[in-house]
Amino acid sequence: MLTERQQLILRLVVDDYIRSAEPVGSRTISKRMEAHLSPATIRNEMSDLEEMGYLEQPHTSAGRIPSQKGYRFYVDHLLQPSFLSPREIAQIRRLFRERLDAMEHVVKQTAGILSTLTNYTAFVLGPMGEEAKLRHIQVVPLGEWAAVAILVTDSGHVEKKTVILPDPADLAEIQQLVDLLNDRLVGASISELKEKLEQQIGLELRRHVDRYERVLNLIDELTAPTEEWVYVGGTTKILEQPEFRDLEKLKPLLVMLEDANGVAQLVGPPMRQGVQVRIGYENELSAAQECSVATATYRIHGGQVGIIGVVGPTRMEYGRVIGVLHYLSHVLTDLFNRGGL
Amino acid sequence: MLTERQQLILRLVVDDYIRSAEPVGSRTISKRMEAHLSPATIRNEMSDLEEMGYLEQPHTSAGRIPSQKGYRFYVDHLLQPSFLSPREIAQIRRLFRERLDAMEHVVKQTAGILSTLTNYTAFVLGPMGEEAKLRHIQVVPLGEWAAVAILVTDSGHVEKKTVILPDPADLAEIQQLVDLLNDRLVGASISELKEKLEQQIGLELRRHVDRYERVLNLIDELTAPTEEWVYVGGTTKILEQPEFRDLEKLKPLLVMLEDANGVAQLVGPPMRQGVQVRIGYENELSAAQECSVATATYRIHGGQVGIIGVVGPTRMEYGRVIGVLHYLSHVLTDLFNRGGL
DNA sequence: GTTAGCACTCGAACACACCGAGTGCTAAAC
DNA sequence: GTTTAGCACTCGGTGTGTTCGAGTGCTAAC
Repeated sequence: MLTERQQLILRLVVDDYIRSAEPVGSRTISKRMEAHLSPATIRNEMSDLEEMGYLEQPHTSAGRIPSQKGYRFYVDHLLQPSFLSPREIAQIRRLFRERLDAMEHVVKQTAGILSTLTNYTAFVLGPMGEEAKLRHIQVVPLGEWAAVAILVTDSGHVEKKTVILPDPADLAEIQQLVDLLNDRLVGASISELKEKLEQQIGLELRRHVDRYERVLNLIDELTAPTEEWVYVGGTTKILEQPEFRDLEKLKPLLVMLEDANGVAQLVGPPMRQGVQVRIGYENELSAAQECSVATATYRIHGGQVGIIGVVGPTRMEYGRVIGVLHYLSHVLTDLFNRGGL
Repeated sequence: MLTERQQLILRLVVDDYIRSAEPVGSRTISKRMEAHLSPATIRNEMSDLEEMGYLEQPHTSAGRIPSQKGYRFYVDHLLQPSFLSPREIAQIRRLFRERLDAMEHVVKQTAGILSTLTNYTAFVLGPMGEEAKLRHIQVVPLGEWAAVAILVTDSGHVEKKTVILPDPADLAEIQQLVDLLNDRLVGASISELKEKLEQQIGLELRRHVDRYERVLNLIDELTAPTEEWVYVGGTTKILEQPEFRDLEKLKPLLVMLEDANGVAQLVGPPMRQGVQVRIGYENELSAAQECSVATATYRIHGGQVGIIGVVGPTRMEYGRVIGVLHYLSHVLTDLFNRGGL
C-alpha cells in the first residue's frame, strides 16, 4: 500500500517527531534523506500520507505530526528495536544482583529500574492468576485480642492480615485450628481454597460455630485479588513530557496512576508472550487515550504470569522501550526460575 | 504586641486569603468587620502589620497576603480548630468499621480518608521505633531452592522476604534452625535482635558455619527500617491548589512524595503529642518550603508511635486540618488499643 | 516525476493602551 | 489623637494590532 519512499518518509517523520516533539516540515525531511529530494517532492508525499491518514497537521501552516495510525504502522513495520548497550546491561545486572535474595524487593525495584531506563513511568504487576498453591497458613497471636494471620503461596507471595479476636486467644485452640487448616488446605490452589474449605472441612469446623464465619471471611479476604502487587515507578517522569505540560491533561493521568486499580485497568488482562504496544485510542481508559502503553510478560515458576510495562505519550521511543521491555522481561523470568541471572 | 484590633484584622486577612487565594484588600476587610471601620483605617493597620512582618504585598497595587510569620501567629493564637460535623464523624466510623479486622488495611486506608476529609495530600507513617518485640519467626520452603522468611512483631507488623537457598532445602534442618531462633529470640526487641543473635546463640549457630552469615544478613534486612509503612494518599490533590499550577513548583513536590524516604524526611522525627504544624521555611526539605505540613501522632499498643499528617500550601485550612487530625489520631489510637471505635 | 518559485496561512512573540482594584498620603471631621 | 473622605498614583491583567517566520499548496517549468 505504501511505497518504499513513503515508508521511508513516514519513518523519518516519526523518528524526528519522537525526538523533538515539534511538527516536522518538508525541509527537515529533505535534509535527512540519503537520496536527495527537494522539499517540494517531500511535500507532495507528505500530503499523500496525510490523505491516507498516517500524518496530520496541527494547523495549516505547521509541519506534520504522525497520527495514531501512523504510529501503529511505524510500530508494526518500520521500527527497529534498539538493543541495550553493554554498559546498561551490566548496570541492570548489578542492580538485580545486589538484592538477589529478596524477590519482593526485586519486583518493587523493577518499576524504578524500568522507569530509569526508559524515562517513562513504569509499572510492575505481580503474578496474577489464582493457580498459585497454598503453601502454609500461620496464625501468630499478638496478645489477648489480636493475631496476625499469614498465608504463603508456592510463588513466594505472602498475604497477611491482622485480626481482632472475638474473645481472648486460646493458644491451644488456635494452634489446633491452624494445624487443621494446614493439614487440609496446603497444596490447594488459591481459587479453590474457599470452596474446599466449605466442602471438606466445613463440618469439622462448624464445631466452633461462631469461628466458622470468621475463618471463611478471613480466607476470603486473604485470597482476594490483592493490590499489593502493583508497583508504579517514576510517576513524575510524565511531567517531563511536553504533551503533559497542561495540568488538565496531566491530572487524569496522575489520578489513574495513583490508584492500583487504575493501573490494573490500564494494563488490561495479561496477554500473549512478547512485547505489546497499545497506542492512544487503543487504550480503553479515556485518561490514557493520549498515551501509549507498552507491556511485556514475565513468568515465575509455576507458570504464573506477571506484567511489566511503561506508559508515556504516544510520541514514545518505541524502539528503545520495546528493547528494554524485551530484555527486562527475560531477566525477570530467568531470575524467578533459575534464581539467578 | 499586637493590639486586639490588629489581631482581628490579621485573622480576617488570613481567613479570607485561605478561602480565595487572592490578595485581600482593605475594602474587603472593612466589609467583613463587625465594628465598622473605613477602608482607610484598615489600610493604616495593614500597613503597620506589614511593617511588623505579618503581612506582605505581592506588588504595590495589590492587596495583602499573610507572610509565613503571619500564618505562624494565626496558627498559634488566632485559629479556631473546626470540629467535624456529626455526618462526617459517622462517615469516618463507617469507613473504619467496614474493615475493622484488617489493621494493615486500616492504615493504608487512613491516608485516603484523611486526604478526602481535608482535600490535601495525606500520609500515614507506621509505628516507628524499634521497641517492637519479636513475636514469631517462620520459614516456609517454597521448593528446593527457595523459601520465604517471615518475621512478626508484637505490633502486628509482618516483614517478609523470599530467599534463595545456597543448597537444596533440608526441611528438618530448617525447622531446627527456626525453632532455635524462635526459642531464643522471641520477646527481644527488634533493635537488639542482631546483637542478641550474635552474643547468645552465635556459638550454637556457628556449627552451620556457612549458614551463619546468611542468617545474620537475613535478620539484618528483615529488621531494616522498612519502607512499607509509608502510605501517601491523594497525591493529586496538590494539583487543585492554585499555588502549584506552575509545573516547576509542582515537580519537586511530586518527586518528594513519590519516594517513601522523601516523605519520611518531610515528616521528620516523631514529636510530642498533639497536632504539630510546620509552615514554609520551618520545613527542612527545600521542596516543601512553600508548603505547610501538619502532623499528629497515634499510638498502637506497646506505646509505639506512628504519624499521620497532611501537606498542602502554606495557605492551608489550618482550623479544619487540625480538627481532622486531632480526631483521626484519636480514632486510630482507640482502634489499635481497644480494637474498636 | 521532480523541482523552483511564489502567494498564502497561521501561530508565536511583542508592543501598546486601557481598565480597575488597591494603595499611600493629606487634610478635614469627630 | 483617632478616624475618615478624597484623590493621585501604581501596577498587573487583558485585549488588540502588528510583525515575523516556518511551513504549506499550487503552478509552471525542467
